[in-house]
Amino acid sequence: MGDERLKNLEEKTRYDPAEVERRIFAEWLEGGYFHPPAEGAPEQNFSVAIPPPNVTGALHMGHALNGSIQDALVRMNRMRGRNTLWILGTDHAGIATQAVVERALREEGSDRLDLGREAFVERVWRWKEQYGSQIVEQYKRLGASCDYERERFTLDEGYVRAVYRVFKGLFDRGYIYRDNYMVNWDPGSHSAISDLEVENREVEDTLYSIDYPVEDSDRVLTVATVRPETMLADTAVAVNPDDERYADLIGRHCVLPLVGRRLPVIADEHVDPEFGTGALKITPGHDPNDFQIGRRHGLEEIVAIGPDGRMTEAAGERFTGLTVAEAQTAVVAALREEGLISSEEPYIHSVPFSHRSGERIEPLISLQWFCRMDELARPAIEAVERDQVRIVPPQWKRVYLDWMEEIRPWCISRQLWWGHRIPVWYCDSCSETIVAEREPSRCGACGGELRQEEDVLDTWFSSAIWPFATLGWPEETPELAAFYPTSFLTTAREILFLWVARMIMTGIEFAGDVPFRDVYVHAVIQARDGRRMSKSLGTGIDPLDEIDQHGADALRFGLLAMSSTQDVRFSDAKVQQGADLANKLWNASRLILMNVKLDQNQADTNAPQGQVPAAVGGGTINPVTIEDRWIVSRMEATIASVTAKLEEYDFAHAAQEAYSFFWSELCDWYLEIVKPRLYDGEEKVSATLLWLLERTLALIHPLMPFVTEEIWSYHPARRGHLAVHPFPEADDSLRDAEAETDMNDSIELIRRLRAWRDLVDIPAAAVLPARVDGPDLEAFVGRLARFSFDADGGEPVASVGPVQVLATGQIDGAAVRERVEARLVDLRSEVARAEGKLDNDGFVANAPAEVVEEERAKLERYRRELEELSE
RNA sequence: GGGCGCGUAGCUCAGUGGGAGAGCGCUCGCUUCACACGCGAGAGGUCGCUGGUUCGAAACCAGCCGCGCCCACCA
Repeated sequence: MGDERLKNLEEKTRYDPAEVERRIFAEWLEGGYFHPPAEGAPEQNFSVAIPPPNVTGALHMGHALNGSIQDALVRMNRMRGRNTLWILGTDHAGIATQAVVERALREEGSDRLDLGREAFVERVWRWKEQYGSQIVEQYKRLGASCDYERERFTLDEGYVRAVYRVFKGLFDRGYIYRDNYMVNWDPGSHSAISDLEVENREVEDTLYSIDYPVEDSDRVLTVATVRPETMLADTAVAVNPDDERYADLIGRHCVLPLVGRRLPVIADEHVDPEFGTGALKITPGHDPNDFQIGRRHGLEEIVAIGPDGRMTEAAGERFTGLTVAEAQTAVVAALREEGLISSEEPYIHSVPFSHRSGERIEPLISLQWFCRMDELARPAIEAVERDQVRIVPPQWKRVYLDWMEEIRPWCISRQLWWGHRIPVWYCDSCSETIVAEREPSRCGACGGELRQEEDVLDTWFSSAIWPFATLGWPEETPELAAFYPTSFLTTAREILFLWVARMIMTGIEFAGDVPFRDVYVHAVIQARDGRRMSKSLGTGIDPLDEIDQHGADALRFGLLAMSSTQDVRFSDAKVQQGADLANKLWNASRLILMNVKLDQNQADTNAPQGQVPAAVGGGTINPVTIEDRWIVSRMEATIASVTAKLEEYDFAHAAQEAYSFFWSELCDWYLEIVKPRLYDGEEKVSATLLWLLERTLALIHPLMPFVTEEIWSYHPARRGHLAVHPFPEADDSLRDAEAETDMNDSIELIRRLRAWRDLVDIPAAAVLPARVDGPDLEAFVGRLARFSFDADGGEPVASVGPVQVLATGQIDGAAVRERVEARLVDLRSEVARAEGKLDNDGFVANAPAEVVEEERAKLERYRRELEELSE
């Protein structure tokens, strides 16, 4: 070790992540470790496609958790020597990005219509080059070992080709079609959106009851509505066919107030006779239910509300041009004047809102492109049923299947400019429609001019092909051959349908296989108070702030440790625990690295690259002392357990177990026990410590890559970066049950001795004379508990297990008696409990033999101690 | 309306048939030559409620109370 490095080690008593992280990350990039060759087969390789963040996005806590999970598995598999690719890129995010640029234009006093489509799109590209993809840099702060040389974008040239290929493929198979149909119109983004982008919220409205006079009669039909303005587009009144009250009216007509239109009274099962008066106004143009009823009965579809949210001419002269809200006020006023409103009541119901813009959805009939999903869904259902795609935790499998079985057509067109313009061309001369992957020059039928469809595709249409489009599909690239299907996907459950299900469908249909083997649905990290983390609520916690304050390793450890199958609140304590762990790793390593003494020949031996040296210099570990046998055994047990936890996506327990092995067993016990041997320059313990350090650093590296890499740079066995060092494999031959039992006994005794001292108020530094009754104890027992066991003479004043404490002036007799009394009370109650249990015939007869045996042994132990103390 | 999940120490969460756990916080004692972001010792819980199954229930079953999320076209 160079003098300067040694000096650094000696002087830095605190680990400083800020100083280390950027430097280490640059080293990894320079090493090219994250950029694998496109070689080998997907079964042997390991690959992950990152859920592409929006170009407009900034790293939020969901990304940070998702990234920590992926990086843990990616790093573990890379260390295992698998050819590992973590592909990243960004999503063009149609609505969100267009909105950002439109806002900028507004600030300049302009808008997209001023610019025109071409100039606007160019402007968005410029914005993207300048401000987009900052999130990619933020992933680097987290330490994410993505292949930054293979970054993709859903609108890059190759990707657009893939999207068009898929569109045409689906069109040719008859799945994609154009239809005049009711859609969710988002007045905020001036576009149709899909069912999945709609969220229902509880809203209090007024429920108006309106009397519709029956033609040639003095009767009225009273209908109820929360949207009286839609009456202007009513084309029928419906009643339940079995409703006797209205049986005679079916086939007759009402007269629509304010308008005068004749409305047929029709019978439809959908109407609930129990609700209100049992009569329902039908507005096929502006209500999804009424639309269905209208189509069943061949009703006229009147459009009284336009895409701009204003009343059309069809609403009648008095209302044309009013906004929906103004029209509602006007209609209610007019009806009141005519005395046709029979009641008004507050009414709480759920109303659809746009997930994108937050505005209330306006159901409208419009000409849109749809994709039929049922046939695509069938093999995707089977793949999950048969666990070709395994969803964990398993309850999400049912959720996925239920949704897929009820799947409905997907509205894929959006009235935006930013996105994949739909690859359809219309010929105005001969009304031919051409679907093509590349722009055709002229109409094939008549040679006329062609005009491309104005609409773009839903953003999720392009995301749906992410796992194979990013690998170069439809070209037969080496990447596709080496890395598809990918190994696993991790995601929040909110995009299970929006994204995951669609990837499975397109993967099977176009890439010939499922896109990933496992889907891990991770928890949602909530704000500290249990509310949803959101920018608008002001409840967001910025992962970059956390990294600045505590380091990326601390945040990663904290997020993994707080992750769970259920949603959890963000825990500052867990992040702090990670920061403390990083510091403890640094300091325990300092202790080892500054004090080890190595045989020069051993230290210089070249360990073979690509395999874990069983000890420094490639020798074997041959632990002899009880503490060495114990810690080595515990090390291997921990490696086996942590590895298994990571493989089954149980990150919280993996982190917890690695933490407690290192902190409690390695630091609190083993290091304290072997300090004298280490300071003495014993080579054997040096070798063992370096071996333990190497295995511990490698085991923790996938969770906390920076601090472990930094420490590794000081390790004498280092031949290259830890990021590509072999991941430890548990060696069962080093497990040692006897040593574990013996050490547990010693530890237990030390604890009891310390507790005894504390309770009888012995000064912390005092060494007490004692005698041991029975076989010799391990030497470290006396040292760690501060007892001297070789004392001659002196009267025993108390006994703790086999240790008889001898009288000295420091011991307060009264305190000892008090302590003994307290212990006697405990023991009597334990004995009573055990006796009660063993006296229960049912217990002895039915409980497993070893449980009964254990209980007998306990009773025996307690009775013996009780006797000793009572003497 | 249907589905999923949660209610365990002051806080955040583990535990899922055999004597209640972790981290943080709290109390007491330690400037012990890796670390005070540390070391040692403690206090603290009728495991939401009520019934049931069992020799034995925090865990399994039923009901109830409270909370959250997802799906669903009842005006």
